[in-house]
Amino acid sequence: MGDLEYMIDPEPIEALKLINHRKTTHVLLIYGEMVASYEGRAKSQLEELMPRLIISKPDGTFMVHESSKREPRLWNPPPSSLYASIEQGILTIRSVRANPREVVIVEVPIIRFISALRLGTTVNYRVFGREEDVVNAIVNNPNIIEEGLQVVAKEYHTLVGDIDILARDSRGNLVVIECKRSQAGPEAVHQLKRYVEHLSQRENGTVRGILAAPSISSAAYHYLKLYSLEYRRVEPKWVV
Amino acid sequence: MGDLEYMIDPEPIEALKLINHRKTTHVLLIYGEMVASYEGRAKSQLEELMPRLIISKPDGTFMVHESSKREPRLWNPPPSSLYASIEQGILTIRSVRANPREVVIVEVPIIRFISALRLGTTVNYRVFGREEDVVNAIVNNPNIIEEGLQVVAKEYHTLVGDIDILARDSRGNLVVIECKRSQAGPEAVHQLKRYVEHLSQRENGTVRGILAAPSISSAAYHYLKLYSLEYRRVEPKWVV
DNA sequence: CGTGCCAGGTGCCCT
DNA sequence: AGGGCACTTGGCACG
Repeated sequence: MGDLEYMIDPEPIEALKLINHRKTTHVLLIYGEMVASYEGRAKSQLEELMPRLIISKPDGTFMVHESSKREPRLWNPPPSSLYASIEQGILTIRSVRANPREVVIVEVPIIRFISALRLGTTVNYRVFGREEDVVNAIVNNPNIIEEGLQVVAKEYHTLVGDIDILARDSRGNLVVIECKRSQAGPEAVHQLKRYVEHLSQRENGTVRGILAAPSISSAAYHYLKLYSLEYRRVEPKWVV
Repeated sequence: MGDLEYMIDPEPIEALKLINHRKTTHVLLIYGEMVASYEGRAKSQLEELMPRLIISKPDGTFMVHESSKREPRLWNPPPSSLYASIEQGILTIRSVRANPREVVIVEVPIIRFISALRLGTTVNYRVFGREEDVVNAIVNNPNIIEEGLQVVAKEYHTLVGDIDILARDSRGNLVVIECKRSQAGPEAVHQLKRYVEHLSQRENGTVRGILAAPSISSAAYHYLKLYSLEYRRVEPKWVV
């Protein structure tokens, strides 16, 4: 099983061979001292030579990690292409993304370790507790929000955006429900306000707006009251 | 220099020792067949045993990577704490985040490879071409936007949000400029509209709104025209 | 520490 | 392909 190849302190030419042989099938790990640069949507440079970790995936994912943070310091998202070469005796790796054009170049004068691994991919992966789950729970049981609520539509498309849930209350008023899986901020309230204003133009009678979220920030609550909108606490966990 | 330790097909107990010895100082790589679960803000599970790659950083970053995508399949952001143990002979790793409480548990019945690395951290890291750079470029040379424009304020704070740049045109009209470093979407237009409406309440005379971005989506442009706002193309590259 | 908001956001699904 | 939008968004600067 060629699912784990590695070299310690390899010669650049040996590392190069491994990279070119495995880059489209394996995940490559390269540990060594390196400098790097990025240019594309923005631009930055890692001029200081220091130990870093390169991770390259067969789908074109390319990352340069440092000792902290979840985010790579430099990267190219998939799909990107990997080109390795030896220039003046130094292993040089180029990751090129086509659209938008973005290039990451890494020079690795000191290669401490290189490895090629085979990783799997989980199929049918599912995260529970997303916004969609909250929406579905409310559609299945509108009483979570309010007694006597009748759902009219889900993902109702309007000119100013998509309304999560459109409903009518027991008195026949149109109700716009905007769902958030985590704390609602000002943007959520403004979103809701847009929907309500839009529907009010062609609806005779009150259009209510309800923000359904596990919590709401103080500023968001301020706007909410200002615009005469409503808030209902909905825990995504209740849904799962 | 203890900057690279590794073991191939280690016994669980040996892997455990390395983890506990190095988890607060080194980046740990663990390659093997594993199952995993996550519960916290949301919830998910990797029930199928397959080869994956664990990356743990000394700041508490914890990631489980699969063969594709830039994003880890499961993770805990820093700061989180790592606890390793052997349960029924199986290496078991727990990453616990305190606030919000989130737990990732990984069981690794087959450990193919484990390594402890020392990585560096770039100081004074700087990305060029951020929104702030665009704002500064306009402040330094308002003619980019329009002849005769006079900047009144940068980051002008209002009740409905922060205005990137407040200015007056050659005819004395107040001008709100909203900057984006990449393509502007509908939200940017609605943001701008809010600012203009807000300022119009206490300003006698026209308040203009200008969206400054490298491009604008079709829907956003539609709203822009609808609200009588303006668009100026500004390339972040011109700035760098 | 909460809150707000940008990001080289990334990823997903829709047209 | 391009747009619109959620995300366990992450990360940072600011009150």
